[in-house]
Amino acid sequence: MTSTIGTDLEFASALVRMSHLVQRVFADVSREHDTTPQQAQLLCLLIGGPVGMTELSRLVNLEKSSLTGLVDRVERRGLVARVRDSSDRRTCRVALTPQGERLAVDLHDEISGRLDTLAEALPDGDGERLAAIITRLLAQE
Amino acid sequence: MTSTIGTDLEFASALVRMSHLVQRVFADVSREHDTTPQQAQLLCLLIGGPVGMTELSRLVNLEKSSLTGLVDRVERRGLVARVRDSSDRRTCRVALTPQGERLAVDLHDEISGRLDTLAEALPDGDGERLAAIITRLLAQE
DNA sequence: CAAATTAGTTGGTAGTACGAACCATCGTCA
DNA sequence: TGACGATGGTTCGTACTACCAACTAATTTG
Repeated sequence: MTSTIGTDLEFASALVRMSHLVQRVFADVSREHDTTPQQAQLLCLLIGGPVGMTELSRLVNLEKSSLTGLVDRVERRGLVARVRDSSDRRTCRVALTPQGERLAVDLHDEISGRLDTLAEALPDGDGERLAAIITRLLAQE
Repeated sequence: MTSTIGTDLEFASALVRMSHLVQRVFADVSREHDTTPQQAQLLCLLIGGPVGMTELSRLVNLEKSSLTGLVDRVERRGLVARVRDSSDRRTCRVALTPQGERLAVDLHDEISGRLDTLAEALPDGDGERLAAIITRLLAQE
């Protein structure tokens, strides 16, 4: 069928291994920047702008109580700050500090870079095709 | 430059979100079977047969010392056993117990099932195409 | 205004992960 | 044969991750 040396992985298996690969890139890059994958993920999510705790916990798929600790640790490192909102005094939006912003962008660029490098080695058009299919896949959510 | 036509995600972004999706499936299914994603991953890896600690640590991308603890916990639950080898008394191969085997297969089937379900909703041939591209991607390792 | 809801934190417990130091065994080679 | 380096795993100490139940404070609703 397809001209790979062996046989193609089954669909589920392919997805799992791919995920494993992405996780490893995350782990490697995080470590090189002296942080953890979880903290890196958090920082990258905040690049788009401050986010509230509840919304954040949905984005990273964590219980709110788990998130509190994660944000605590990242805040202790001076990478984010809890910004209180005057309109609703319960909420606090988590925002990157300048230092956190730099780190977040570095992490994001490095991770994207490594993944894109993988795409470059693919046959022409495969990268776009892959992204397109995944986009359709995620649309089912 | 990379003209992501319409709403297609960029390559790296697509991979990261895909990974996130897989992780969530793993987390959900693991929880439903009263275990953790890490332990589930370990169990599934052992379906093919017993594996030594060093080889295992390579497969799950963990330090050997971390793996010792993980195997300890899974062994305490009676799901695996450390089988000592007579030819080399240093090594121990980690093997599934009957109970562990059942759980491992259940986890594997359920996870594969959910991921395959996603594929079914895709346009014809997209699933195979995705698996094929990922297979090529992983071949670069 | 009281009751129900929402946003986030606290405290307790178990699990995850690392590095450095360590023990035992194996293979080698002098 | 016996010292020695390499290999396979474990132990220890530390920090982080993650959950649940219970909680406080502020908001919304009846």
